Amino acid sequence: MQENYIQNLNPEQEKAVKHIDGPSMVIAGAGSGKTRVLTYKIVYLLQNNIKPSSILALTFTNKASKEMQKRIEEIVGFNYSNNLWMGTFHSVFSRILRFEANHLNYSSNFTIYDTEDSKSLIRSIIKELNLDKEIYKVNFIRNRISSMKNNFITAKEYNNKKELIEADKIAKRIEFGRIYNIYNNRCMKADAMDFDDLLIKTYELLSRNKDTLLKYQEKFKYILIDEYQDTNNIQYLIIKKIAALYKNICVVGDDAQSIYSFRGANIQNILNFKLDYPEHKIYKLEQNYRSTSTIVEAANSIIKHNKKQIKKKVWTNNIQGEKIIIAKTGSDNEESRIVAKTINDIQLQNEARYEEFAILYRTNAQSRALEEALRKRNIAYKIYGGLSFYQRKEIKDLLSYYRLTINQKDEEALKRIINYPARGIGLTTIQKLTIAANKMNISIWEVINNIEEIGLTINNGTKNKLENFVSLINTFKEEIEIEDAYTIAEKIAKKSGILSELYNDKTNEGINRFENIQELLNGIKTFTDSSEQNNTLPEFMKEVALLTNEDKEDQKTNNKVTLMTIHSAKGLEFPYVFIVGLEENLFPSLMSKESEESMEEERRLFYVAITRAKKRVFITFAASRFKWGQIIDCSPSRFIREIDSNCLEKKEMYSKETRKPVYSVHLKTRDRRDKTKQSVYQKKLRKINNNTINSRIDLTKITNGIKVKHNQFGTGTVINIQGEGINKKATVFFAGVGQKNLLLRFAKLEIIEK
DNA sequence: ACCTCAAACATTTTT
DNA sequence: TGTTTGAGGT
Repeated sequence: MQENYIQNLNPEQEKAVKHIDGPSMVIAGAGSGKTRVLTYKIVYLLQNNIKPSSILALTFTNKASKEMQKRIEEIVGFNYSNNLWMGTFHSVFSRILRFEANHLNYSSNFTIYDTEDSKSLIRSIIKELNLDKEIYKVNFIRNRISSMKNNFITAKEYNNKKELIEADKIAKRIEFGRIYNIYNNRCMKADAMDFDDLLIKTYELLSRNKDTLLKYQEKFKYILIDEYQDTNNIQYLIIKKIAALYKNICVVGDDAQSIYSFRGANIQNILNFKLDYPEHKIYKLEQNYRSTSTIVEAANSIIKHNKKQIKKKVWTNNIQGEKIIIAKTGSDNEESRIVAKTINDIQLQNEARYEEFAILYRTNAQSRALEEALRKRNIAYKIYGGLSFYQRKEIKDLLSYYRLTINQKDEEALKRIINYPARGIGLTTIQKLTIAANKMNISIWEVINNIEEIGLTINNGTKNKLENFVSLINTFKEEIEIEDAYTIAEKIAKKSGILSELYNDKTNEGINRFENIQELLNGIKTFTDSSEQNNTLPEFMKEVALLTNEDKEDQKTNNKVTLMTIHSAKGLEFPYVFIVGLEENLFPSLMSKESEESMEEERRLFYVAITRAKKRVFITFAASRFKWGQIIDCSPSRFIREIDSNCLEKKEMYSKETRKPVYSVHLKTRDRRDKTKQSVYQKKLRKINNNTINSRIDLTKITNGIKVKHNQFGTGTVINIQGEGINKKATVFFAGVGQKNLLLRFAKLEIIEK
């Protein structure tokens, strides 16, 4: 074990590291060595003879936890680092839930439904109930269920909350409560949990079983939490419970980098921390070691525009560096070409490697033009986010075979593969099976196994096909606990017919899919070889649902330009950073204009983007941009004006090429669409561009206590008014949504009663 | 039961 | 623009 690592710390960092007894909070500005403090703190604990297994360290992404584990391992060795309880909230809690499954009416091999599975289940429920899918939109229903769960409103409680039912009534979604209830029952029946369940069920487990709670309170004597500003309400409550005994809890975060409120993250948790642990100590890390002083100053000048923030002054001793370049370009394609050219130039002049560059954008859809421009210049790049490897169709298909073999109740897996590859079991048959399963409250698998007893009318041919399918899965089942993961995984890939189905598809996509399957099998092989005792397929599958693209490191060549959303860039750093698409309605996003709060979150997002850079920042915006096959005129983002002009150098960059006219094959349909119904987006856009005053209602009529209706949040009560004239703002409490600050000139509020 | 094509849909961010 | 879904034909 190395002893001298503490020398690498400044006095404040050292104090934070050595504070191990009692609660502490580290407010860490961007680039101030936050990860270093966390890492060394864990090392320090281990050196003070704390057992690794009694340290719980929670991170925001798997990647962050892996990185930290690696750094700790380098200092203390694998035997110590391996026994730490380190990971994301979801992965650590799923471990606990599997261990304690018997307390919850779940088996320890329960399935984790990802977002796709949840949506597919909701889609079936809506269909079974014969509801109008225009009113009951799958995405909306899933989001609403998720937000209910994150606010601790069970399906039962929903039925007691008049405001919620009222809100759904107004939106003509009277059956929401029923869908919510059925959804929960179906998950339970399938021995499956969705992402939110992993948190909720953990909380339930700890609330209902005193012994279990005590066990984990005793176990986790030391708790550390990274990115605390992005924890949500349930996560906060679970941690509060576990930490209640020893109160050795250390949270690390930066309120200026809170960018996940759409997922329920709550900055309030930072304030609550002070109230919950009055004996706490706060350490502020304000020296930035990452960026040039120009970048630090620019970042400070932006975040200054936010009203809500904890006071701190980030500063640096680093050199001034070069100014931030802001480039105005003609179109999105031109923007991409200029970014690619600039990367090329810098790479040649400064002998920089491609891996030193990152291109950051607000939405995933922006990557397409950039990819094209990079490809044209033969610049190697890797792209994060978008469709995850594990979400690809062929991967999910094969994984569904594994899932069903492990858990026959897994309805979504069964539906996915019962007729893939095609074996002549059609929709009609599946419908009959589903109806019977719902009626008798058993799984589809059980129905198939008891067709005779149930008395279903299915012809003998189909019956035969069903029997073959069942015995196929049963043969896999016999071996899955005995064989190692790779052996059985490969066997299933072959015998299910997936491998040959894809092998025979000689189209480009087919070849690609075949290769992806090979890659998955290779991954399983690595898993099998690296873990000698617990190397069964069920063990492998426990991790898979929580993995994302970022966890699948591409080992081939690492010298590539990185493309990602700003959200996924959190916690990373690059010498050269390009931030593209700085246009009103894109960044800040159109959706964020309804309230001051979401506008401030967009601004924090911009702050995060700039502070990723070590040496240089390039910002670009375009005068026009392709969106849904149409060209949209854009104006520069307000954030550009907010940067201190001393840090900036402005450029206009037009290449000679103008946009080629686009001739559409589907001219007819587009014509009609343009004339008849304008897209919602267009309408919104026009509204914001044209009017500065909300014309629908008289703003003076909105006062304290008045009831209003909002088309997204439902009904709510005005609890506070600020400002005057066109800057008048209202704080409104919406049932089931919470408090929102709305700028009245934008928010389309209707007055319901006085 | 399966295949094909045109219409409809979608764009905020993700464990 | 690119992807998904559903109707209608075989």
